[in-house]
Parts: sequence; C-alpha cells; structure tokens
Amino acid sequence: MWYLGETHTRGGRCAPLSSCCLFFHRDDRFRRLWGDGSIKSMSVRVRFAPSPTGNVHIGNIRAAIFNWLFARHEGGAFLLRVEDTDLERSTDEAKATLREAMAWLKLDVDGEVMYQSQRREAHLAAAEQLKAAGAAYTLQRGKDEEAALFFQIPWTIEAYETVGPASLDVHPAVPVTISRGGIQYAVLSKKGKPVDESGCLAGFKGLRLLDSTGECLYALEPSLEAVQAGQADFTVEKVVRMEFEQRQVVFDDLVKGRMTKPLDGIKDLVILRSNGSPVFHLANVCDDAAQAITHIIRGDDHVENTFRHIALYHALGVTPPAYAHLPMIVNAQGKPYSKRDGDAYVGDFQAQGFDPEALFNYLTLLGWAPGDDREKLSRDELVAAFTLDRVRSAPSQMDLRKLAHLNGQYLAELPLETFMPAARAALAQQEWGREVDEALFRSVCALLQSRTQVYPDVATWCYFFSDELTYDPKGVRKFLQREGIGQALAALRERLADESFEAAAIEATIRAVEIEHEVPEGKLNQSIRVAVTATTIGAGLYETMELLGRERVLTRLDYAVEALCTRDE
RNA sequence: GCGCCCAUCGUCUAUCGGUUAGGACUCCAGGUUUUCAUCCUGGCAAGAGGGGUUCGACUCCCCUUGGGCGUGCCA
Repeated sequence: MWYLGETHTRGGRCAPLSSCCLFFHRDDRFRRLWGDGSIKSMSVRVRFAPSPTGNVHIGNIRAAIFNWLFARHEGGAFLLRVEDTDLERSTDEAKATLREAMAWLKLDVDGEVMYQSQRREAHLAAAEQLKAAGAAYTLQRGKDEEAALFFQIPWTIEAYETVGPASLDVHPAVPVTISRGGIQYAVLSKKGKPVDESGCLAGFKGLRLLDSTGECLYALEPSLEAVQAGQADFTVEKVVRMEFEQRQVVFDDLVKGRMTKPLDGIKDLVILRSNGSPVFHLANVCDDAAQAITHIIRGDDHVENTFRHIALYHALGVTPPAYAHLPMIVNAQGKPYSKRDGDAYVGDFQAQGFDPEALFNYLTLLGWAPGDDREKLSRDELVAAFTLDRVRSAPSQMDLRKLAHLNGQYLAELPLETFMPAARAALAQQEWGREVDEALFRSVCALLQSRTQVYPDVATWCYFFSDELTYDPKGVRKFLQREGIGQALAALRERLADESFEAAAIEATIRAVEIEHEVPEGKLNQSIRVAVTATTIGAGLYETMELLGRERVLTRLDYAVEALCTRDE
C-alpha cells in the first residue's frame, strides 16, 4: 500500500458536505467500516462515473475495468456513479445500456449506485458553503443576465509550491486589469501583436506592474484583501512588464508521476451557471467527496481539470484523493475515437460476437502489462497482478486481429453448452442457418468450436447445413482440375456407397482408392475436401464427412466429378 | 498562441544505466498432422532526430520534430 500512507490520509472529513453523511448511512459498506464515525480502515474506494448516453465507449469501459481491477486487487470498493445531469440524453434506456455493458463484462458494483441528478441539493449546498467562506463570487456576464457563481482559486493551499520569481513582457497598449476575477493582460506575439491572457489572482503573488522606465505602477499586495473581497479593482495603463512570484499546483499522479501546472495559467471557474445549475467540476468533486473516493482513476483527458479540482477540494475542506490518469485508446489511424468511429462501443463488440472475458482480458493489455510474458490471464490472475504503477502513459490503439486471436483462445475453452447458444445466434444471421437440425448442429459445434476465432466465423459452416455451395475457385483449380482426380473421386464415390460411413472406415476407403489410382498417400484428401465442402480449410476430413452423412457426400462427389473435375480421359 | 502530457518492431508490450533490445498479434518459410486447423521450429521487423551527463544510455537531462489533451456558463 505504498501510495496510501502519505499522499492520502483521508481524515473522514466529510463534515462540510452535510449531505454526504446522508449518503453514507445508506451504504452498508460504509457502516461496516466507519459506522461509529471513526476511521478503522484505509480501505480503497474507487468509482466509475460515466454519463449515460446510450452507448458505452470502449475507452470508458477500459477506465471502468482498471478501476474495478484496482479495487479488487486492493480489497476495496468499486462504486458506480451515474452522471445523469444531462436529462435529455440520460434516458432510462441509456442507463439500462450502461448497466448491461457492465454486467456483460462482470464489473460488479459495490454499495448503492449514486445518481448525480439526485444530488443537486448537495451541489448547491457546497456552492453555498464556498460562497459563505468567501471562496466564490458572483459575476455577471451581460447586463441583463443573471450572475454565475465563480470559484476563486484559493490564495494558499498545501498543494501549491513556489517556482520562483517570474516576469512577463506585456503589451503596453492593452491595460492590465486586476479584480476579484483575476488578472487580465496581453502579452506580445512573435509579430508584436497583443495576445490576451488571464489568470487567477493567486497566480500572481507579489505582483508588480512596471512601466518602460522600470518604475512600479502598481503592487498587488497592499490592496490584496480588498481585491479578493471584490471591494476594489484596478486598471493600469502603459504596463510593459509584470513581475511576480510564480507558484504551481502539484500532485503526484499514480501513473504519470509528479504533475505541475503554473497557477498563473489557471483561471477561476464557473461552478453555478447563471441559471443556477451546477457545472461538472462542482458536481464531480462534490460527489467524489461524498462517496469518499480515495483514488480517481480516469482518462488523461482530465489531467488539466485535476489542478483545479484539487483547489476545489481544499476550499471545501476535503483532502483530495489520489489520482491515476490513464492513456487514451486511439483508433487505427492513431487518432482518438470520435463518435463517428464504428466498433468503438462495448455493445458493438458484444454484437460482433466477442467473448466478454476475452474483451476484458484484451482491454487490460491496452496500457498495462503484467511485466512477464503472460498475455492470456484469468480474472483472478489479473486481479492479483494489477497495479497502477505498471500502467503506461502513452496512448495505445486497438488491434482487432489480436483481439480476435485472444477471443479464439477463449472460445476454445468454453463449455460446449455455453458455446452453442452463441454459435446458434451467429448462425441465425445466415439464411441457411435459421433452422438447423439440433443434433447435427451440436456435432458441428463440437467439431469446430476449437477453431472458431469469433462467432461470425460460423458463416463458414455453410456446407454442413446447406446444399447451395460456393466453390472456392482456387481450390477447384488446384485440387479438382488435375489429371486423374475425377476418376479417383468417382471410384471413391462407388466404394463409399455401400461401406460403413464412420470416420475410420472412410479413411481406410480413401487410402485404398489412393493405392488403386496411384495417388500418393494423403494427396487425395484436399480434393475430396473441396468436392464435399467447397473449401480448402475445415476440420478433420474424415470426421467432417461422417457428419455430412453418406447422402450429401455422394451427391457432392457426383457433382464434382460431373461439373468440376477436368474431363481429360 | 500559451499550458500540460506522450514517444521501443506495422500493432500491443518487456526493459526500472551494462541484454545478440525479449514476448505476443500479423505476415513468410519449414516441420508435425498420411488431410485441414491447432501445434512446434525458424524468419522479417523497433529505441523519431540532435546535443549533453556517464567508463557505459532505449533507460537520466536539454533542445528539435511529431502526436494527444486542455485553454467553455460541455462533460
């Protein structure tokens, strides 16, 4: 538990968020661990917090998988929070899709599911708390509009560290403004044009504005309290240079290592829209605190948010959780999956007949590896091996062929009773596969399961169930249109007509025909295969013929001799 | 533009200063299977470029290039 000790000592300080305790008391797990209000265990609590949009993105589910794996490895809790504040998209159907995807991959959730839409009061209370503490202020955008509530990046918190003295050349034509909302100024572009910049007040500790002679036009410190309180603001003209003590926000990411971001590059953020609704940042932080999340494991598109979220935690009086940012999964072009990319949703993989365990296993291998040469790992092995320090920080792209290969290994191990229904469903996609003989189907499954990579491969089983065959032209040319083949097959047909039609007997018959017709041993097999199955690949020939049955084999041999073989005698 | 992050075979990855840079997928060749597939053996294939630090660098540092993310009263 190397990362728990120092970086994360949650002191059970959820007190400022009154509503969170309400939530906890409904959570049996919490009651068990911390029922008397004291901390007995530093149990890991992670969460998956998707927006239910009707589709679960593959990158999202990978984040869920890593969270789940981490929780199970640590013996902690894996929680689900449905961020359903977008009422238009968050339909019951979308939520059901989400739960189905998770159930399919066996991502079992601990405790009660939290629905963010029901947390509005808590979010508003948190906003109110910040406002009362002077950590938030209202600001009007337009004259006629209602004011939005901004979170003021705190002046000091323990997550800041000093970088050192900094100076910035400023465009003198654009005045520098100092207000509760931060510092606004313009720097010079390469061509000398003004480029607007702004940052929060806290980013400019010890700020001094200098003119071209080096004289100090304004110093922040004397009026700091008045500015912070919104009782004073300043506009300073002809500033050429700003000097200040640069500070940065720091956190130790469990996969990316030490992360820093200069405070002067961070802006105050809206937490309550002018219509009064809470924004993502507030809701997210608030709920993570309420669920007592200890580790946030999410996509690295959130790293920038983290710096501001940490400030929010501190302002709310809550110790921030530990963070682990996962690399993105990109498409075959190396670009992030967009909504237009097909095959990027969990449901698609399910529909395409991938085995959930195979997909689960494959997804763990994207951005993570156990460190030895194992690739096919069972759930238990994955849980045992999974640690965040082995997560890579470079993006990775999916390789469908490798997934298919892995899938094949999983399918081969499935009990026949599990394999059959799925194979049946795939077979039903084919016209000839809707109604098949049950006994034959079972036998064919038994014969071909081990060589099925993905369920749609069952389309190649056509020759067992249908007589409308499409002969592989290459196979016909290579194995049927050869001198003497027609005669040999014709002879075989005669002998098969009245001998036992069991695999071993069939094999013996074939060998005998080969000898009679002076065909090298085994060389007739592929010709027979093409004649009776129309393809060059398949299972063992003798078993295949036995399953096909005498009638079909004889008919097809007749057809091959008549229509496909070279007539050269 | 600025900020943050990333960089080993085509792809997924191993390597935590000293290796003939290993494995897997794909592809190719051979073997086993008197057939097909599996399987086995072998092969093709990588440290983006340039500077440092060091006896020694894929590994640490800097620069460049390339890519991603962020820069919303989206999440």
